[in-house]
Amino acid sequence: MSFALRIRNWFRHRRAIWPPGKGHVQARSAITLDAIFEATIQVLLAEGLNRLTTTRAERAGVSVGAMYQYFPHKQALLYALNERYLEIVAEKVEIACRKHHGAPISQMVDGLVTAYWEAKTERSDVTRALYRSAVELDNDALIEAFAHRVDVATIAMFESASNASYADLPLVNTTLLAVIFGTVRNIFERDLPPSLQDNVREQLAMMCLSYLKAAAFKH
Amino acid sequence: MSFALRIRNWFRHRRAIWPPGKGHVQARSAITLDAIFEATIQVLLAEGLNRLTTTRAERAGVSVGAMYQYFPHKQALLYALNERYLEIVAEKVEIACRKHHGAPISQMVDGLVTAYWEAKTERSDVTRALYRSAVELDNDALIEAFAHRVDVATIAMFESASNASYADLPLVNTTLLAVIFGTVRNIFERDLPPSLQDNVREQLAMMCLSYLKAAAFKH
DNA sequence: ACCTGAACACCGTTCAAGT
DNA sequence: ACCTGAACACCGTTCAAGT
Repeated sequence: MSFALRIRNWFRHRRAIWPPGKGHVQARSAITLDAIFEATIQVLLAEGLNRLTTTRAERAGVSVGAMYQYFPHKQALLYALNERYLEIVAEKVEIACRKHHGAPISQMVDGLVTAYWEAKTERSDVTRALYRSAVELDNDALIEAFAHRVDVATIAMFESASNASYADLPLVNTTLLAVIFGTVRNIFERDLPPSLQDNVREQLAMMCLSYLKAAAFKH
Repeated sequence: MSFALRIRNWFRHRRAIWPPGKGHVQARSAITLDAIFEATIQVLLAEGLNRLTTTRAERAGVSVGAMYQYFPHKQALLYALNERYLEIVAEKVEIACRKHHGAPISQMVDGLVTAYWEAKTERSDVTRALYRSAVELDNDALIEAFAHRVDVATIAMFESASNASYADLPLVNTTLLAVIFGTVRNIFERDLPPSLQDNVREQLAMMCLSYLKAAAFKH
């Protein structure tokens, strides 16, 4: 059974034992959950992944027992944190894709790279911390789900392009996303000086565009 | 003080206390070191990063004390393992770069992508395990050293191109490497089906080439 | 000059008791 | 329906003793 599924079952199990309450009790659990996420990010940023401990969580105001009421183990917490974060990034990319529907491919590529880049750069400390917090088991499933969601959005966008079409759009699109996701991660990992980062980002957009032009049947 | 430097000092400190011996005694330490690396990779592949424990190392025939004679802490072991691995990859890329000296850029790009890809794919289980074992502190320095070494090799290669030259080769080259390194990692992370992997690899080479063509002053 | 493994501090996880 | 924190098992690291 997959990791994501095991966690989902664990939640279901908990709800079966304690069916959801109402009003302030319900609110309390949401508050605790937010507090856990908040404390986790704080510790992650200030101390790093291997100093993310129960002791430090307690110092940050979250008791051990409370944590284990929401997550079956530490990995599940990190998994949920990544899921939450990727959700936000995916949504921003989807919005950008919808915005450029029917546009020429040059605008699409630019919009896509910009949206993804900005979603990652907005809180670059969090982005870097989460890149490093990669869950051991089933991290693949998380990445896969994210990649698929973005894939659907960008395919729909490129299909609507006013000035190009493709013999094998799925392949072209998969390549394009692998390149964008991968390159952005690489830049974060290398911690290049900001001005160079911007230049590389610009070159990346140019590179994607020249690829899309080379691979297209032009209209 | 950087992590790499601290480790180097630690080694120096040890040698000061026990200056290097000769013959079979010297050989013994080399054998132990290899045994440690071997055991580490075995456990990493079989059990994963967070089950890489001293207990399991002992079961694999390496005593705790022996490990701490060679590495000041667990992170240092993983650091050394990554360093060793990147050393091999860098050398393969350098060889490929020398081989395509003076060739047309299409052959250069193809040779570069192929060399890097094959170096990573040769033991894809090890590659994936090491991607995940990223050291907390100073992993950047490791990646940076590797990137710089490859950078020097590829710049030298592209400068010798028979059919193109560039206004800003350092930027073009940095972009190209970020794209290749990043995309390959992304493909490993996503664990795409092998046939699709090959297709993406092919598209990647094509993409790099179309970028280099677009960015060049042609001869 | 190097290896062994018991000892210790700390971390992940559980669970009885509380509200 | 949710929270607390002491208790326990296990892991990273040290160090006295061995060869």
